[in-house]
Amino acid sequence: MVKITFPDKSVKQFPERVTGIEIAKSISEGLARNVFSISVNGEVWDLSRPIEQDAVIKLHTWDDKEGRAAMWHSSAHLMAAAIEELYPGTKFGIGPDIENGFYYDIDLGNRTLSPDDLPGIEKKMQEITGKKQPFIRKEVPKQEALEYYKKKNDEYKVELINELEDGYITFYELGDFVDLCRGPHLSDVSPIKAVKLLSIAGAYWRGDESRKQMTRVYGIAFPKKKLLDEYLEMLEEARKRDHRKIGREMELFAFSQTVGQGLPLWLPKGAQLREILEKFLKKVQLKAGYLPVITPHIGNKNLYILSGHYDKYGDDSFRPISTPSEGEEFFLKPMNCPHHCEIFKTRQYSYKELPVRLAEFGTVYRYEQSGELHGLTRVRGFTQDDAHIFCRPDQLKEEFIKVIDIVQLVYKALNFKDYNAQISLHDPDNMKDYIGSAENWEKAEKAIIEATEEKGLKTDIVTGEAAFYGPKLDFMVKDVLNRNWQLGTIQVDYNLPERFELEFVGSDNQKHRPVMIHRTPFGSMERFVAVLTEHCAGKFPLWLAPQQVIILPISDKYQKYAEKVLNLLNNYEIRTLIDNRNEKTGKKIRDAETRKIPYMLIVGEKEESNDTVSVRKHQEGDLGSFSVDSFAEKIINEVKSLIDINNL
RNA sequence: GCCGAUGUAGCUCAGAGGUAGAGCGUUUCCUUGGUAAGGAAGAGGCCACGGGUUCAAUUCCCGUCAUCGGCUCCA
Repeated sequence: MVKITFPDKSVKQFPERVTGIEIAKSISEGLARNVFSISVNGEVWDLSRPIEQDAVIKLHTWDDKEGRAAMWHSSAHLMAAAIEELYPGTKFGIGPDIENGFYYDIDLGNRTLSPDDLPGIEKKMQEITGKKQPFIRKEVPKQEALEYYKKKNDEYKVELINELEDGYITFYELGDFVDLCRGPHLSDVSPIKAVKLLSIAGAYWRGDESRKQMTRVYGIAFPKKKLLDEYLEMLEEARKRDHRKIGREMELFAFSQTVGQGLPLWLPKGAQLREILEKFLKKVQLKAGYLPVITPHIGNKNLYILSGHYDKYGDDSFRPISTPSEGEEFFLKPMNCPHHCEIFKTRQYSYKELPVRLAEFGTVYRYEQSGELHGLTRVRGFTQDDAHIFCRPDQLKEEFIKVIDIVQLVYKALNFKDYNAQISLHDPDNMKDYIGSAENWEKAEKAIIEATEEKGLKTDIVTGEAAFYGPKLDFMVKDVLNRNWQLGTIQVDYNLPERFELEFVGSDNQKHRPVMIHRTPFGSMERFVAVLTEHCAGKFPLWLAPQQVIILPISDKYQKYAEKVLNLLNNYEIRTLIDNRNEKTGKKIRDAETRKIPYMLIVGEKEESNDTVSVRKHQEGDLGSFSVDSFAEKIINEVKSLIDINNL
């Protein structure tokens, strides 16, 4: 007998070599039908694998990450089986489950796959699921596995097997389709009730640009048709919130082929929105002791040779600009820090004066590969809400905490609740890739980790992801399509102070080297506005809405009165427009609703004679009659309740 | 940059080897209206750009550019 401990700590006895599915059945048949995998002492297993010793277990259903992973991983095999049947001779790379579904990288030889082929593959997959074929786990000696794939001419699998250490390789069989795989899998394919193949893309073998590009097929699967329908609806909703679409509809920004790709043009309404955000952050930063500075858009090549960026990125940046007679070379600035270092150097600082926090909304230009450009989230010219903090090493942690405070305040004001802080640390085995001493790195990383702990941030720690000059903390936010975007970032830099020979005078009257922190709470105005737009689906909070109020006269007889109301609201600095088109009120309301304008003021005979406005709120409807002053007061109070700039 | 797809009016999209269409928007006129679409008429297109095949190309083929989905990259 073996002792099986359940998640609720209860313990039951089972015969030796009991399997997950048998345990599930002992609880109920219904559970057994819905369980997809099992954790045995923390390791995820197939349901059919015998448990030989006492174990702590957890059964995974669709509601668990591990359950979904088993379903999707099995679906990837199922898809591969279908593809092999339809396109014999296809070679297979890897086919894992991912956050939302699965993919398989395949090599079809000379054949190409088009989206029109996907329904055929889906159909074949359904045929196979109808047969209720089981997944059979097999252990095969490495040599035998190699021979199998060599005979199949599948160099990808051969490469994978060669890298495995184990003498025995696990395989899974699904009908005639055999695949190298660690597992775990569903017991059989029947729980895969609904499948949708979503897209085809190219992907380099093993993510290496220099190697062969394979065809990657993405898909997703569900245990119920209804869940698939819901998922497809969610994708549709996400498309509606896409900032590129909303940006065009709401006239926030545009691109012009004539100006150049990846170079956003901020339209009046978008510029309005961005300016409010900038003013807001400037105010916060002023209170937090930042000193605004302004630097030019270009810098001499020598500046970047000094900073080290020329060496590292010179070949991948925009070509230099040169002066006609002297032949001096300038670069568009790809970051603001070298300029700020030079500002720091204009005078001498005492240790008592640190930290010095230089802030600038600096526009920078970076050459991004054409395939990388994406709406406002990935562009070639953008404005960072940048600042560089020059501090003493002993101030590092405290400064980190202060920056985190600002970031949290900003995100809270904009209603971002779901973000993650990613701490990127150096890889201690590859010290040669980094600048600075191991001791400094460890100190800085400790300061970051402690700061995040004190602020109670949700964090992911990734080793080896640090920049070459220092560890960093990135704030990651997901867009509507579940793509992760880095917004704010806080980075420690030991490199630039060294290269620029920055110094301050210590209490010992000796020169010391400051530490530098790069930080931007928004990241870039472009990316932030993009993510914010998707976050609120274009329904910006009242204080940010480019257009806060629209006045809708019932007919042009009330045009004069509408103008009077407009002037009164303008005095309160409430952003107001009049819709004086020759249209019926219903039409004007409908249009104002689709334009997502927070408040509509309907004015006609009644309002004119009483000196009032009829207020209608976006998506909520009629709020009744207000005097213009009391309406203005309502708006001002509402903005204050959302964000009180004077009280930050 | 790489793989694949796409490119027709301001926007969303239909179309076909014989010189182009809808809805929304826009303009003008009629209508002067009360909480999500009043009516009529008009304007608007080098069918992304450059080559080729053809009597004829916006349509077929090739190339370029841009956009989209990924991959790689991201100071």
